[in-house]
Amino acid sequence: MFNKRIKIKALLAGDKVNFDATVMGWVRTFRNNQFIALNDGSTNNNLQVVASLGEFDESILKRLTTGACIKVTGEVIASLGKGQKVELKAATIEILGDSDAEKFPLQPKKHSLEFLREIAHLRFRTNTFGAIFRVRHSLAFAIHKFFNDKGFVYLHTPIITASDAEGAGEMFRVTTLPLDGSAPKNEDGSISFKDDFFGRSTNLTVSGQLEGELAAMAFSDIYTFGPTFRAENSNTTRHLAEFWMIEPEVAFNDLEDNMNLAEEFIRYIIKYAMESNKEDLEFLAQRLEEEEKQKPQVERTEMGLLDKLNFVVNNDFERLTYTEAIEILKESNHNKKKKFQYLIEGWGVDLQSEHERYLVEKHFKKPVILTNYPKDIKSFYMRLNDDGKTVAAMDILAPGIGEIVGGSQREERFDKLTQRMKEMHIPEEELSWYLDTRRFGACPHAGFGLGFERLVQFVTGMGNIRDVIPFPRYPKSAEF
RNA sequence: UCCUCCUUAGCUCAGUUGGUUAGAGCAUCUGACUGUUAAUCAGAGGGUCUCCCGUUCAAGUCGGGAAGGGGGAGCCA
Repeated sequence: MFNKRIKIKALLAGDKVNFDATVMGWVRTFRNNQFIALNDGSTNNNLQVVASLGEFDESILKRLTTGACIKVTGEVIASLGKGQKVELKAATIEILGDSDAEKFPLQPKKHSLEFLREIAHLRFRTNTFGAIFRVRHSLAFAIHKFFNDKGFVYLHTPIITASDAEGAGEMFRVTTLPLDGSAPKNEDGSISFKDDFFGRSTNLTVSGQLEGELAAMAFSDIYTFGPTFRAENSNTTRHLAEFWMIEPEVAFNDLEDNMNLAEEFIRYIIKYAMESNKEDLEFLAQRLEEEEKQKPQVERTEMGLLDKLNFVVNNDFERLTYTEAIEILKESNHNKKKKFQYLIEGWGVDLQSEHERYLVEKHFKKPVILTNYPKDIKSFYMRLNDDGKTVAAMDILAPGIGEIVGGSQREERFDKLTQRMKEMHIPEEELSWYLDTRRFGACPHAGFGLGFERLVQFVTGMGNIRDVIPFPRYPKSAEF
């Protein structure tokens, strides 16, 4: 019987009226003792259910509280009021689940994002979070569709890993050893992992890239899309301890191919979401616009959310080298007037957030791809350029978010790679399996990592990354 | 981890130079009204002023500490 229900999205989309239908959902508001705004999560829009005066017992009407779950059967008719095309004239109303209005935390009023974060288990039932997580879903689906259509193999890389050589960040330890101090010790007093579950020290993965490279040396084109973990004590609006990352790895690609792929990819999934979640994005755009109005004029962004997304879909990203970026920053009035907290003086230092923001938001006013960074500030696996000073790396910087993609052409030359590993004190034995790709049939290849939540932030316009993942994990927070 | 701001009703916030019974809007409850769009109108209930210590005749208000939260920075995706 539950299968007979029609989803509110389908009901509102159809032009048909004067037919019987059954809907189920959660009450958002009950106005005038007569009008129920009902939402079932299929769309941001509510269905107006009309419980005509005198036709329902007081005992039922009293239970139509915000948050209650109900089943309604009735006739779909052209709305007698303004504000919606159709409405459902209720014949029967069944309460599936009561919601005590005095205790239910969500009220028919505006709530702060901070408050909703404290009740993350209920925030799906708000307009804002409904829209965010429908968009998140569409983006995830579009990612698979994009790569599938291009013939990529979706590779499941391990979540538990023994490799700690990648150096992407602090790791969460995985162990079954007792924590009460009774764990077996080595002669030097350090903990012996010989009797641990895996017989060695293991962690949660920080990246699937190295394993991804192994598969790319067989399938040519692969991608990963899964959770990754960083135990960094980061307390910012763009870091999580558990986040999802997309990592394509492609054989026979150089840095330029890599940039082309990343750009095409980002455009494709944004476009997909704009087509599939028009109403959600319009709602989020309006929400953002109202939020912007609260800010002082100087802090407001020039473009609305939809304009920004359209702009990204229709315009090429700006591409320049690290060296060119340093020149622009050094010669900028901002630098000369000493408005940067960290002044740009010479070549070789890593860019600070303020510099990236200046390039993206002030100078170019569009997404920027920076390439060929100094080797000393980048990872060991990035391909050394002919100048001997820089590597074939690329970072994509997005307005308002900063770094959204980090990628590179990989060092496929065995000697050069092991040389870099020596310089950075990475023991060869630990990555012997990785080096086999360079020993047997090595080929030029490239790939990148894209932080999924940062992308969702960019598309939804949400300022805090904790609001674009259902149950965020960050320092001192793992509730729900 | 560092810098900075904040913590008063269910939520969002006022609260004067320290002063006696701590306020508003929304929400909730009760009633009225009935084609409403976060309905409207009237009334009611609702407080360990985050916690601990101190200064003072007297602390929501001043000082110290702790916890939690926001924003920024670093690390990065």
